[in-house]
Amino acid sequence: MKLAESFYIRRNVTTIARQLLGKILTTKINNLITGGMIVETEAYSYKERGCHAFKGRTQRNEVMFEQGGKAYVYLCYGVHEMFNVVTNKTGKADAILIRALEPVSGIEIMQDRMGVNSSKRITSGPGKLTRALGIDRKLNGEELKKNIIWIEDKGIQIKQTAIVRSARIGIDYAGEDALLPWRFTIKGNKWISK
DNA sequence: TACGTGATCACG
DNA sequence: GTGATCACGTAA
Repeated sequence: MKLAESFYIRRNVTTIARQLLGKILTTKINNLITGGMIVETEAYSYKERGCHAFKGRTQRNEVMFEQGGKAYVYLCYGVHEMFNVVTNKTGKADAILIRALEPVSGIEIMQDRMGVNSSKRITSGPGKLTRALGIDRKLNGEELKKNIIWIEDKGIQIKQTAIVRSARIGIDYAGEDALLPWRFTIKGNKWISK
């Protein structure tokens, strides 16, 4: 069952980031279905320096200021498309970066998109999973309740004791906010990014 | 450890 | 307009 709109709003972004672990992210692009279980997330809030929305609204981060339940997709280092889930109410620009998936659906399609013959590590990183699932900036602002990109709850429960908190990756520019333990992973899962 | 890659943003 | 920077991935 797709996550309800209420899942994405009126709750702490860190709570939502934790609860996204074990949920299934799926895309239907060019009529091809691909998807995987979320095993690594990072929370970002407009209140802290790690977040694209910290300094206010810009052309790139505009969708972050909209109501939760949409995709925020941007290009990183000129090469990698990055997929985030927008959360919180209109004007409260929170988002969660999806950093790694465990492949579930359309594994051959994902291998083709990655140009490899094995499923090994095809979705273990934020730039890789978007490529495997066919996600790019055309999906920026897309509503997750529609049938192009969505997140489902298939009843998989991740115990609190199986969740690891750590500092977020690659945001040294955020100063002391880079130390916030806002990265969530499923303990021992082999699909976590390196 | 180094660097490709091109959009973005803060300057003026 | 311009230049530094960047929520990565791969090669070495």
